[in-house]
Amino acid sequence: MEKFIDQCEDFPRELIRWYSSNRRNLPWRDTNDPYKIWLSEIILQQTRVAQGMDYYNKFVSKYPKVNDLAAATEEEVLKDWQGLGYYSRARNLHHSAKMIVEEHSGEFPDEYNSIIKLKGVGEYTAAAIASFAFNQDYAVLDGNVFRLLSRFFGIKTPIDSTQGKKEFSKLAQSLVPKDDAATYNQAIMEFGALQCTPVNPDCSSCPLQSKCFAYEHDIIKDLPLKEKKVKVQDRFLNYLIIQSSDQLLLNKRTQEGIWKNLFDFPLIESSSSLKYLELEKNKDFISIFKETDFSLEAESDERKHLLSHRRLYCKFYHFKVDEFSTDLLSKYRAVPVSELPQYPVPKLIENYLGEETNLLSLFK
DNA sequence: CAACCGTGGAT
DNA sequence: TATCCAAGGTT
Repeated sequence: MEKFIDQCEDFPRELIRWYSSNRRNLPWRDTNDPYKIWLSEIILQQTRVAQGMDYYNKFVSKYPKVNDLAAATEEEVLKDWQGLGYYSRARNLHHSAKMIVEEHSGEFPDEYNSIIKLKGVGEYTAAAIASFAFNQDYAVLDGNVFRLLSRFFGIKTPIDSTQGKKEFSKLAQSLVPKDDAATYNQAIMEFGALQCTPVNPDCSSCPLQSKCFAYEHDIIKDLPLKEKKVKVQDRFLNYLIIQSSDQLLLNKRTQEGIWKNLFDFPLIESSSSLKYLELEKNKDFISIFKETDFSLEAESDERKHLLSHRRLYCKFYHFKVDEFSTDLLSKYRAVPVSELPQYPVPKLIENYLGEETNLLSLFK
């Protein structure tokens, strides 16, 4: 790190100075409660402040203490998390709340090495909690910090490589001012979020401009470097909404993977977009309706739903049956339409159910 | 350790 | 419309 010494000199102080006059007032900055800081950090993982704000307020008000969260059911917590995505965060949050109650007597762990043992808490989040709540000297290394360090010091090691993690981590830690990690960590992240943004950073007003390597060499837009890029796969989902009188069948997604422990409908996945006449020949379709008279009531257009790593093409089919077979009831849960809103569902399902015209056939 | 895990805003 | 990617973590 010797080659950076000249640049390092005023770096932390400059950031803290900038922070003192440019910081946003965010609710999780008004507290030293490690529980609330933890909540905010989990919510904000890979999530913008604007998107997470309402969820943070809801969780703090509904679950003011860690015991309240631990006392809830996972299903309730998932329902509260609905729409925020990355649902393992909610499952881990709930799991860790119970850990804290059972293994720490409800007292939030106050040391980095204990904090990082919580499920869903990795190096970044442990450093954030340890520094914000307990002012311990751990450097946070998130996307903002990677970007700022990469540009300011001109580091071209890919930030998503093992080497990059080591290199940036060492540099980040060397920059943390002793006894002021809390303020400094907030400052460097806020600077990345507001000033040194991924696209169109405001270099013209940047207090670090004169010492910024990337600005000097006009490579701001090239840094930070990443080596991996996600390939997006297409998936084709055919949802069967099967109704008997005022009830329909829900599927709890208990398997590992996307939307685990959320609910959706009986699902037939296909390798391409299917017409109904093709769907009808599908082995799983036949298996679902064997020995059951059914009638197709309605069919949606194909709807596209985008995930970070998938393009989903979804169709919904409404069916009516006289009664659910015991076979169906062993695989699915019969739920009165009126009770649908209490089940946690993926955004895709929430969107569909939210369009009332899609529900008309359920009441015919 | 590469792949997986959501959603929404910006460009 | 397509792509990027945001206060990452787990397997």
